[in-house]
Parts: sequence; structure tokens; C-alpha cells
Amino acid sequence: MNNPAKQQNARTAITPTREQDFPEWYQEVVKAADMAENSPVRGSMIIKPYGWALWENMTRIFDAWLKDYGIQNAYFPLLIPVSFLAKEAEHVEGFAKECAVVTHHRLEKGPKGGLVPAEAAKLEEPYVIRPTSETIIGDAMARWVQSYRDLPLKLNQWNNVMRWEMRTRLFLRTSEFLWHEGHCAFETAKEAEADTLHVMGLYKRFFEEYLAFTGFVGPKTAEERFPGAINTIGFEAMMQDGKALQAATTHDLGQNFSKSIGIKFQGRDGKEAFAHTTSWAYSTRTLGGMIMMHGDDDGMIMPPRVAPVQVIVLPVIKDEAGAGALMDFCNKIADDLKKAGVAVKVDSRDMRTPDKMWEAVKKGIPVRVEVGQREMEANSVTFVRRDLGKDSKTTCTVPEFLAKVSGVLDDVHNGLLSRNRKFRDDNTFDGKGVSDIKDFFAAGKMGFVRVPVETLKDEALEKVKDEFKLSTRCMPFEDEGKKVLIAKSY
RNA sequence: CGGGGUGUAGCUCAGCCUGGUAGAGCGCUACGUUCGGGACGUAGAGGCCGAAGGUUCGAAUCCUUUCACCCCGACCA
Repeated sequence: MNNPAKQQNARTAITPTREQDFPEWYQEVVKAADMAENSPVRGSMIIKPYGWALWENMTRIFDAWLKDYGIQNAYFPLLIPVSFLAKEAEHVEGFAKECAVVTHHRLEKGPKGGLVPAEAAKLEEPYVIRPTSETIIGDAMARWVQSYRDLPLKLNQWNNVMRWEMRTRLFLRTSEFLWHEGHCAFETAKEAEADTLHVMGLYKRFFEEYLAFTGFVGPKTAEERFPGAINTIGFEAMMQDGKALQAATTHDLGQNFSKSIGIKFQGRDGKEAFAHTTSWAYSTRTLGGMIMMHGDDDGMIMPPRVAPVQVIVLPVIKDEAGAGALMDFCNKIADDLKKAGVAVKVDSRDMRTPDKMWEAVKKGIPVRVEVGQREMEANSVTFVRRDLGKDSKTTCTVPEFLAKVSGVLDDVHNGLLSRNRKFRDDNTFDGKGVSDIKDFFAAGKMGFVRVPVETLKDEALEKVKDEFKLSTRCMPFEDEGKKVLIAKSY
């Protein structure tokens, strides 16, 4: 311990490690990667440029997929009249207790100084800041849908919503969060059901193919459904501490909302009918999930296909005299990478090389390229994969690197995905019923327990769930609805 | 809302019990030596101690009031 050099070698970029304190590790990774920070507004975060760039990539790509599917983007108001929210009984029950309410439209000087809402400017009907937009979009749909010819109506909006949560954590649970919310209306129940399945399929494909993010997909149990839905399909991901994170959901709302809001149309048979509606979303929470799924004790590991920076070029300057030529060499490599469609950055800041290097590590940039005098003379580069660390250092010629870089990025992606799949599978345990669930969590183990769906009817389940703070996650499609997953969750 | 706690430099905190006029580490600035898996030295910048009253010759420190935030519970994309 009294050898500082040795201590430094063993040091991880993030303190504490995942092993020592997972929640604290998570917060530190977010900070170290410079993705977000807490704001002066309770429970609301500031998403910093690097975090935003990631979210932008996660939205831009998926938005195009939605449009391919025939979704039209639109925008609806932030404020929702309270009476709208109250229209659907279960819905209001589910959201009323976490709504921010707008009651006045003007401020005035208070008796003790400062500004207070002006009593004279009290709204006759308060608004809530949208916790979700089913009701206000449903209200518009009720006017827009007159005939079966107006269906299907497939809308989406990228926006922010607010739910007054008691405990918040960057990305995972914030009062205000960003998401997209799709809202569709169909003529038949079958189409609505197909929509929820199709969009969940898009989520799964997008998460796996772009975010290297794995999970279990399947319907939620009745008690875990979205308030007002007849069916909810969830994407349940496993974090590195074995807890579950719901990363996306699609809801079949049946005719609950169309009947309470009045989305009706004249059908092919001339008779009046109510539409079948759906809604679905993923949020900035998924971004938090990516940190908890991919990160290691040195910080974030960005999945390459959405990484804001895929390759960072680090000029290693030994003497000022050769610096100009070295920078030119680095910039040339970067230009060639850009032409090949790689998101590349040359870190030419006037800083120590090791400091730049660790910053790149903590930000999780998938491939780091080091270029010094040696490389320049041999027209070569030395590169390191973030997911494998310094042992993966490889030197090759510049043309070789240009030819293989996209393959290397694919390798990083595939490596993350298969590692995460393995982790998920290694920590999913089969049980026969309640007593197996109890034994598992009583032994202090973490992960998902997969039991036959009949277990849900066992009265002893509630007690065990309460005791260990467990919840039912979903009934995975891969088990054909015969099994249900039980876990602790975020 | 129930129970606990904290407000002092950009950040994390010490000082408060036992009043005497502001501290540390990190970060930041400048210069030098450094720079391929976390650097050192030297010199600096930066705070009316959450707010308002009170006690006192004197308050970050004691008293009163107030505001804000954090943690534990129920809820949750």
C-alpha cells in the first residue's frame, strides 16, 4: 500500500467500483462521461452536449424507422386540462398523484417581496403538465376520425413529459424526461394488437442492432399494465446488478380511451363504431439503462452505432518542433475516416496526453487511435478498443486501418451485445414456484427468476414480493407465455 | 405526508460544542519540467459562511423565524 506506483496501476477510473456500490458507480459514470448533471430544478436534469449527442443519435435513427412504418410526427400541447385527464377512470387513478398542476397565469409582487401567483389570475380550470398525452391526442383524434377511411391514424411526437416522482436519479427517473410517444387509432382490435407487436419488434431490433442492449420481451401481468390499457408489452432489460429496467413499452388501449373520449367513426357497414387505440414509448431512461448495461469500472462504453464519437485520434506530441507535421498527419487520417462515414474527432487540445486518454476512456469512445512520431514515420496508427482495454493495442498501416475500421466498430458492437446476452442468460434462473423465488432472494442472489405463470395464482407470492421488494416483469414471448419473470427493479 | 439530516470557494467538506473577523483537498489561471494507461514544482485567482431578525464591544459559531435541498418509506417510463 505504500507503493504509490502500484496503487496507481490498480486504480480504476471510477470510484467506487460496480462491486463496491453500484448506484453510486452509476452516478459517477454519468458525471465522468460528462453526459448530464443535476439542475437547480428539483428532480430535473441538465443533459450536457455529450449526453445529448447520444440521445440525438438514438432518436434520429429510430424516427426514420417510425416514418418507414407510416407514422406521422405531430405536436400537441404541453398543458392538458384537468378534465381531459379525468376522462378515463383507470388513467386518472394512475397519474393523478404525480401531476404538476398549473393554476395561475400571472405573477405579482408578494407581501413579503418576491413573486407570487396573482389571485386574480387564477385559472378557472387548472392544467396539468402532461405526464403522457393519451387524453389530449385522443381529443384531437375524436374530431379527426369520422369514417373508417380516416383510419388507421398513426401519430408520434418527440417531446418531454413530467411526472412528479418522489425519488429521482439522472436518466433513470427524473421528474421531467424526454421520450417519443406514439399514438395510433385503428378500425379493428386485431390491427391495434398487431401495432403493439410490430412496434415492440422495432424497439427490440433497434435496441439490439444499434444500442447492443438486450432484454426480455413479453406482456406484462394485469396489475403491471399501463393505467387504462388492456395489454402492455414490455422490454425488460437486466442491469449489471441483476435488477430489471423497463426500457420500452407498447400498450393496447382497446376501446377504453376511444369510448371515454369519443373516438368514433362510421364503419364499412354504416354503423357507428369506436376506434381501437394504442400508445408506445421509450425514454431517456433507456440511455441510463445503456450506461448500467455497458459501463465498466473505467466508465461508460458507448455502443458504436450510436456513439457521438466513434473514433478519437490522439496526437502524442513529444517535441514541439514536430507537432505541426504530426497534427497534419492526424487531420489527414480524420478526413479519410470522415469520408468513410466514421464519426471521428481529433483531440488537439493543449493538454497532457494521459489526461486526454482517460477522458476518452471515461466517455466510452469505442476506438482510440494514438499517433506519435513512430506512427507518422511508418504511415501507421496504434489503436485500442474501449471494450477490451489496453491489451487490445494494435498497430497497423493507415490504409489497413481505414479498410478495417468499420469492421472493428462492428466487432465492438457484437462483443457488447453477446457479452450482455450472456450476462442476462447467466443471471436468469428457472424456478418451480414461490418457494424457489423466496430461496433465491433470501440467499442474497440477484437476477431474474423465471417461474411458470401458474405461480401468479399462488397467494403466497404477494408476501414474498413484499418481503424482497420484487415485481413481476413480463411473460416472455420466447416462453410462449408459459413463464413469468420475477425480479427487483428500477 | 411520516421519520432523519444538511446549507461555508466551481465541487466535496472542515471550522460551530467552548463567539475574536475564513480553511483544506480537488478543480481553475500563469510559468517551468513533463506527455505512448491518471505528473510534479513554484506563484496566483476565487467565499459579505442559505435568508431575515435578535443577543453581544464583537456572530459562520449562540437564540428565534424562514426558505431550500438531501436521505429512508409508499409510487413510478
